[in-house]
Amino acid sequence: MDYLTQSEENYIKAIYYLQKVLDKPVGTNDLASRMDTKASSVTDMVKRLSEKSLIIYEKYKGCELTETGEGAALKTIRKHRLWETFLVEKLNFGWEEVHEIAEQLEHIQSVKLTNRLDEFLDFPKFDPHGDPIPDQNGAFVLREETYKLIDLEVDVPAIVIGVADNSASFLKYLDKHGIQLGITVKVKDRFEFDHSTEVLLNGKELNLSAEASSKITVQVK
Amino acid sequence: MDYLTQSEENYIKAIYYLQKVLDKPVGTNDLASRMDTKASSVTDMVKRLSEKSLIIYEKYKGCELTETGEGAALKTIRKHRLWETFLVEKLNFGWEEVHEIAEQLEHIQSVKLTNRLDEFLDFPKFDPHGDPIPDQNGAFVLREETYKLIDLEVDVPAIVIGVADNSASFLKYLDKHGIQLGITVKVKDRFEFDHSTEVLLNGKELNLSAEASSKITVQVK
DNA sequence: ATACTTATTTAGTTTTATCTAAAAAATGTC
DNA sequence: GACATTTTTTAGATAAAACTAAATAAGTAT
Ligand SMILES: [Mn+2]
Ligand SMILES: [Mn+2]
Ligand SMILES: [Mn+2]
Ligand SMILES: [Mn+2]
Repeated sequence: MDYLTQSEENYIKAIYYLQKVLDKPVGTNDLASRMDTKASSVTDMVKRLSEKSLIIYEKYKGCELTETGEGAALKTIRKHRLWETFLVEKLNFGWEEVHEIAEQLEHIQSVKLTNRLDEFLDFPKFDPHGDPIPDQNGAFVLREETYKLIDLEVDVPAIVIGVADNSASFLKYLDKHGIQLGITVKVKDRFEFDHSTEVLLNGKELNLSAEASSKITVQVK
Repeated sequence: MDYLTQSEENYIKAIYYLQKVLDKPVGTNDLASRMDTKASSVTDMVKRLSEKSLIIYEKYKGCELTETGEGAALKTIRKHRLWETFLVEKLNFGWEEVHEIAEQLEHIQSVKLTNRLDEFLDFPKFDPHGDPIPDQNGAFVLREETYKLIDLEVDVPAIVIGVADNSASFLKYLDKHGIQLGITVKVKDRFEFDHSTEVLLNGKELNLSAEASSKITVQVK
């Protein structure tokens, strides 16, 4: 398998993501909107990726990753999340700053560098946003008993273990309200009319919009 | 000043290097051989760089960096050398392995990352090959009383402070013979017929070819 | 089944960065 | 100063990655 361009790596990552969100072959328009590009550009690229056996693509039917393609996706995701961890753990960046920078660092090729970085960070299992970091073989931890905060039962204590949105605006919003990975939350009440949730955290009550509570992942203790 | 492509950054670095080696405007062929590309490609690129006011270029007369261009070169060199230092100091790479990887890392854009890395490494003044690391403003240490080992007077003790060739083959050769930055060397004898040098280091005598001794920088104590 | 709408592909351009081959300018030699 | 050699530029092509506009296929509704 030869070298992938940055653009190819980005497409592969997007297909990997959409594949598990949509749970069916990834359409050209899905990819176009995810990649913030035009459908015609996507068609060009999927032909190339298919040529390289990274995806199975059939005209008008969308595409899905091959084994090779999935391996490539996991390699890039591994690098992305290791770099994010490095930036937060070693260089004291905030979790809202690192995604952008990691979008560039994830394309550095050296496998030895990736593995040394992994070791330097003590083989972290999760990145600063709670997402699992694949190991050298692409294996990663799958968590059990997880819910979105919006679905958590009332009065059941749970721990915040992840965020489903890595945008700086959302993460800064969480910072402002003292929500970070590892804290314990309990739903006190839920309001019918706007689907907002009253949660208890750090002894304080806080009202979270449906928008926010649907993007916070928790695990029941 | 807008964003530079990786290719543009690489050309600017090459021009910076050649400018001080040649000490006159950099010719198209000089650049072509340094960049391992064709003269016609260079002509295209220097037109673009000139358009962006990074260099002064006149047809048939070669080019030289503007203030802006020199600033860009120093920014890239700073990143390159900081990353090399990181790889050696923190990830235990050998000095012969890091140049290649840094060739990629030097193109990561975040200024904040560069400065945080600098801080994380404790503001190093030199990289693993003894080359000075420019600070945020492009300023760097200039050393005095330095010679190439091939020019060092007999029986004058000196310290190895740099290498003029970053190739893995040369650096591995130095490793093999116990030559590293910081060690003390003394020239015992010099042979007319092949210009080789007999040096004393770590109590042992060693014969170095003209090739090798011309690539080792030393400073008289 | 026909017609409308949406999704996708095709065709034709653009930009960057490269190449080869040929032309033109600069330089060196007698 | 004319001729030969070297250096550099121009012209024309190619490949990757984008775009716009137009054509075609698929899906949906009546
Ligand atoms: Mn990220
Ligand atoms: Mn992440
Ligand atoms: Mn280097
Ligand atoms: Mn170096």
